[in-house]
Amino acid sequence: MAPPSKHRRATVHDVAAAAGISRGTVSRVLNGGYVSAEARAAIEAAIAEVGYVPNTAARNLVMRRSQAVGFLALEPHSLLLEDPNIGAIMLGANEVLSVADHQMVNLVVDSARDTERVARYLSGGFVDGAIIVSARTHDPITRVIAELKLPATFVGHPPDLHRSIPFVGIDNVGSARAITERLAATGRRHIGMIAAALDRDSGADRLTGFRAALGARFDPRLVAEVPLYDYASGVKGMRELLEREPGIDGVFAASDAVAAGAMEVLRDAGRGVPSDVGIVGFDDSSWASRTQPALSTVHQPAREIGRNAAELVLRQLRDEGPANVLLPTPIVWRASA
Amino acid sequence: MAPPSKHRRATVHDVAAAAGISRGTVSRVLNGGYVSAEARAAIEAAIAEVGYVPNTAARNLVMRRSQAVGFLALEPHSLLLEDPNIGAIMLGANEVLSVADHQMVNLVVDSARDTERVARYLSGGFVDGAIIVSARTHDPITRVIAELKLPATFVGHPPDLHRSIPFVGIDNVGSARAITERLAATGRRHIGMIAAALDRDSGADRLTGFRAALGARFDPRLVAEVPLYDYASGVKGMRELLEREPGIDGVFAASDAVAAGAMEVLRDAGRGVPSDVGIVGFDDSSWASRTQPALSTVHQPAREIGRNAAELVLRQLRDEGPANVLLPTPIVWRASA
DNA sequence: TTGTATGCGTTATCAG
DNA sequence: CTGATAACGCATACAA
Repeated sequence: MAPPSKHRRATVHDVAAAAGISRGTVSRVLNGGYVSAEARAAIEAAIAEVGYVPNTAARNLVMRRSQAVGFLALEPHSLLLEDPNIGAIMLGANEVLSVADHQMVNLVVDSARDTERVARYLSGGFVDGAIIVSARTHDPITRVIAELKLPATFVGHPPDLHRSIPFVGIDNVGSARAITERLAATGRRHIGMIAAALDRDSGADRLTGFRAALGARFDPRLVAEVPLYDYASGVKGMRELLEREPGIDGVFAASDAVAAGAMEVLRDAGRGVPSDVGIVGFDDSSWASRTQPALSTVHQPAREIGRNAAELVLRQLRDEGPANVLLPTPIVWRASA
Repeated sequence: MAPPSKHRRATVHDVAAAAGISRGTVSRVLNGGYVSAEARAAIEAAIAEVGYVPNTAARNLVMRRSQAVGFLALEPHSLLLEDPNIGAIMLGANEVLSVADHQMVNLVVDSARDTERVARYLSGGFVDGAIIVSARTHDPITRVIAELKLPATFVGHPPDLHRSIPFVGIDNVGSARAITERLAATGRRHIGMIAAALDRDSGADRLTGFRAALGARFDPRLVAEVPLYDYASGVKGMRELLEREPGIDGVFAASDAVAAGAMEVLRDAGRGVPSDVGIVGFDDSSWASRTQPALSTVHQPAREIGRNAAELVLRQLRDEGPANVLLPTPIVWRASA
């Protein structure tokens, strides 16, 4: 009996041969099954001898499940790098998937080529389910997942097109409204907003909430639209606001990073925070405690969101009916307003 | 001919049946092969009809390659969330893997349970290779990879134990020495260092370079040791330094994030930067341009590192001999020193 | 308890 | 050009 050729990994077949026992029995000791002590001993020795390591991929083919779920963030990459939220969501999801003995595989989609390849990967049987953050309704990946009926969960706003896929998120409208009202209650007269990512539901919703809070006092001239939830956008937006209304004394930034950028501009302009202008953010990310003064903001329970998202795909894997979940977002009042 | 049962996905077999042609021919139209126009048309119609989507996992089993490579960062998670470098490395790696039509799968290892599961995943045939950032020599995952002879690349310092695995990195010693010398050249008398992550090669090497630059003027009292490359550590380290030597007028922070934390402390303490104390960092991350004044630092070509790491595993996949690569790290002199 | 045979969904080989 | 048939590495129902 010739040894396995140089670059071939040992298989069940090999250990069976080495132990002088059938493959079926080998499989039985690997998983749980009735097998005599002697047979078990012989096989375990053989396993060590030939250096056997099971091929999970082959096992999955017959088992028809991969014990893996994909995690993908459909964001511009700059944000993927900067946003601490998505990292926390990821970790939260991994936590629950891990105890359920599922492998979380993180897929980055950063180009059209990526999109196509990831779609293939998702439909190729490598994952049992998927968690998608920041889905856009017309995203090809979202479409593929829906068509495949792959168990999935959206985090963020529910894309209207795919009612069948549950989501976990927060009430962006309500939260934005609440913190804006809180800001207004400090007696500010000219409250503006740096509205980011209006092409995304979260961004649009936050603006909606802001507008609702101000009611008749809402002044469209006082909202600066910026593309991303990041620091640079905050700088840009605050400059714009200051130029349009030098008397501005309150601002709601669409994210903490945006707020941090805005505060930088205010400091350069010699405005005191919160003495001259009160500012509030959104996310309660690490940015919030890093600013000077510390930022008042909306707490976004990122880790919990991740956990719930994972839980939701596991439910579907167990054929339990999925249910959407909306997590609470307490206001964290610090010193910036 | 009964339709495939409710929750079974259509297979090659099904489309063959639907088209009234053999499976072999179906496979040929899927991949490239000689097949008549009529047969092709019939099969394509059948594919659409039954909603066939290829099972890549099954294909990989017979092909003996997964067209996927794992990417794992063995970092404390706080860092994974904060360090923009690793994100950039990831994106760089994905770039080259993507054009090579390989799927990059990001694995997070965040607990002992994760470690074991990821090791199984890696050895289970799900990936053809792996990129490991911040490997520690005694990490179980590193060991598994070495034993499996899985084509891999380390990014960072080469773990001495596994000479067979190539690495891509930068010259931490040289870079640290260079920027410290540059700082000293501005006439500073009492130069300290906030040394982070000394348990990692990069951290230890930066301290070595710092020491080398100062030579006889090196004063061990002026190095504050902190655990991580993050903002909070910078705060802690700078406080320590200020207490030990109020006359300190220069500091080399082990990373930009650390430098940012340190600058915060200096500002609170009423010290001018760079008038009273000059400060330099490491990484040239987004932190560097965000500080006030902008940070002088060592540019770390994160994206290039990622690209090279990917290239290195692809080389091994093609059976080309691997070669380590050390990337240049230009000094970027801004306003903080 | 153990061995045998069959199937998971593809690709590949080799006659027709 | 096309159709059987044999792998790929593993699990499992069934028979022994």
